[in-house]
Amino acid sequence: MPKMPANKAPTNGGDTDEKIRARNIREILKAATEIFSRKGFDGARIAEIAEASGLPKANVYYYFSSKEEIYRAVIEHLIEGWDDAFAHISVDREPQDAIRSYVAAKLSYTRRNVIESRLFANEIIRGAQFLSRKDRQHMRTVTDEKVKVIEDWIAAGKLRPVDPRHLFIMLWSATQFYADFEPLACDALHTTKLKGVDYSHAAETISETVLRGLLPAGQI
Amino acid sequence: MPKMPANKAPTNGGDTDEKIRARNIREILKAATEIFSRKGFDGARIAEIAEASGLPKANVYYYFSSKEEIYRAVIEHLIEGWDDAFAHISVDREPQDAIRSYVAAKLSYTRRNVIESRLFANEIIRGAQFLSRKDRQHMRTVTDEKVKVIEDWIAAGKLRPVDPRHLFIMLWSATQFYADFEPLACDALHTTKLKGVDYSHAAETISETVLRGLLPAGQI
DNA sequence: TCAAAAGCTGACCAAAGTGTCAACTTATTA
DNA sequence: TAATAAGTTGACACTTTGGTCAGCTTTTGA
Repeated sequence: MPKMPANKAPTNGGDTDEKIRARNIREILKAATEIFSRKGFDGARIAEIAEASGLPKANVYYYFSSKEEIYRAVIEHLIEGWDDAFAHISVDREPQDAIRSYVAAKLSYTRRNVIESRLFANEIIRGAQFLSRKDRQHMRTVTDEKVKVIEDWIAAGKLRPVDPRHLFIMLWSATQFYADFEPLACDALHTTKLKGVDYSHAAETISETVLRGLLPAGQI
Repeated sequence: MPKMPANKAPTNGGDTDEKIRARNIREILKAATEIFSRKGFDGARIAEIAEASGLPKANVYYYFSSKEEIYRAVIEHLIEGWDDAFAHISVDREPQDAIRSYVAAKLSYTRRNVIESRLFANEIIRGAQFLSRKDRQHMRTVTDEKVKVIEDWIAAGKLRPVDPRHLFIMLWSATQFYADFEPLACDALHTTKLKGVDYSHAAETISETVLRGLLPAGQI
């Protein structure tokens, strides 16, 4: 019963061996992400995931032994984008540029990954039960690191005093909002679908408002 | 088959008639809110709602004809708090006080109604399918009204130019965050449970940052 | 007091969903 | 090319769950 061997291709160096397995798993996870995001863990039906990935249900069970295993695998991918936007927050940059870049990057990521973003939000709302201890630790570490950067900026007089953690929550929640709460955002903005312009305005409003509040007087 | 008559007590003026019905319905909705909030629409089991409300399942079905009907009834209550915090935003107040009060009120409401807040978020993420047209229209109207207030303030020179709609999104998302994404917020704030202090700091950070960015130079 | 209305409930279904399996086909390797 | 491993799948077993119902008890009103 050769299920999910962790090793790569057995003997030859090619990818013919792994090709089928890799492609099917990829296809299953892609479909699963979409469906979990739309319906949540309980709402998602394996039959639907199977259909969406073009495989019969029994074949899905050939690669994953349970619904939970699929969900875990999907969730694991979600943290990957966490660091990217945060990378813009670094001591050697001017806070002004850094925060603008951060907001822009986060919004852009959010926009390009609406499905994942929503699934992530869903998972957190449900209590983050399937987020591994390691992943949560990682997020905490990265946040702590960036909190230090803000504190340094404040100490250097480049930023007015502010609680860095609540500041991050402000930025994170505002950028996250547009993807997760799209229907509400659309209602508020009098549109039927969020467009590039909306995201631009969002980025501008968020970074300008926050920056004008944080930079020493007359710096913007 | 006397199910859910809309009329009140039949003949006598007392409340003995309605007491049983009213109490049971209240108990069912209370339990349902809790469970829908934790598990989502699909994840919630009627048997569990029944147990949590201390009634046998069949009795729940005596009052509600389907799971969807219970969900709808629960969702209906959710909009009620929408206006309350917004009421603080009125032209005849100084923007400074108004926005501070708004943020404080919203956070306080959020804190006191974590379950409902989370359920509301869940519903929106899922596409707001069960939010009635009327409710959405109502939210839009209220928002529009408050957008006008902000615009008036800007025109009067009491506020720097800002897109009022994105501003509201900023405020709304930031305040909402603490309840909906509690696990994440806890991680970020290095605590295991959000306390009153955390909400105070949140309120202060949000309103001060935003206000310093929005008020004309030197007004704060 | 008594009939009708309201409320209650155990037992039961039909539908849907997760997960299994034995038999089959395709790919790999020596 | 033959034996073995990997991949495929229809059919099925088993469980859960939304929802029903017939008959019961309690409340109400005259």
